[in-house]
Amino acid sequence: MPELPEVETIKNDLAPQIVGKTIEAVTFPPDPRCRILRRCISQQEFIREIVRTKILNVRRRAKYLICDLDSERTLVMHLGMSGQILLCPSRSPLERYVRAIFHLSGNKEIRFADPRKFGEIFLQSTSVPDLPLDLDRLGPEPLDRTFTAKALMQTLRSSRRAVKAVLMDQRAIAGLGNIYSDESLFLAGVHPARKGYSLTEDETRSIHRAIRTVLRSAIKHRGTTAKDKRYRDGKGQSGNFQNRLNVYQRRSLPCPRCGAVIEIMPIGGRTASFCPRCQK
DNA sequence: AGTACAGCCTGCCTGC
DNA sequence: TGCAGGCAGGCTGTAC
Repeated sequence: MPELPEVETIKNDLAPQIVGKTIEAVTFPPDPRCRILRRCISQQEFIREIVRTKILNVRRRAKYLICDLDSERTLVMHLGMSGQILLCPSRSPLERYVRAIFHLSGNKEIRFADPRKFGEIFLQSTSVPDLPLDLDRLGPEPLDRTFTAKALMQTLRSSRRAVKAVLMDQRAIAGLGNIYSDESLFLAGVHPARKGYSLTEDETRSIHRAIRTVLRSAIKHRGTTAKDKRYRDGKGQSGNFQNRLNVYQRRSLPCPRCGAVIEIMPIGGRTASFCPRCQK
């Protein structure tokens, strides 16, 4: 499941290949239950808006991949649970689960493949964000200067929720999902079920530091290709961070630090993995 | 207002 | 071997 480090890796791989290219056409393989454009726009309308625009820049915000175009619209993609972005030569054999194809100048195609259909593509006004639940509602980027220990402390202190649920809330911090919230809390030595308001200043500082350490390391190792083997970087390769996971998907295995058995528990509708001895 | 949870979706794993 | 059922979890909308 692509979180911040995976989307960052895809962005870095993709940008040099597609910046400056023109979107010559967009096609959607037939699918009666296609939901990839679910924000009140038809495929025809989408195509009309985007065809013959040029990709000026590729960015990431939280888990969103954003293409700035030379028009009034910005192209935004979210990979959901199982989305992949494939850069392919034109007319090469189509992979399974391709939901949208952007035909670029220079005989290249961006293919958006997504078996589970949680992914989404939409256009946003470049000048005025037009939808209520959009990118402007996201919390700070955890690797930005604006994300300080003090800011995190304020967020956590005012919350009655489990700290893991807060870390996964995109309005609190942008870009963390199940993998990196688990790994950050392990590194910080904090139990995922602890209530936000119960955390000490030192614990909050540890969490802040751990988030940044874990994310930087995951980007350096090109993201996590977990057990479902679905994530691929912008070159079609697996990531490497799965070899460095301490707790995520390591239920019943020994903690790499103390040897205790890794446990799981449901938190915020997700499965939290943690070491019962290292995380207090 | 803040929090919790169902729903969307399909491949894969487990147990019978 | 085959099938049913549960699990995985991104985000949104709704209910409390």
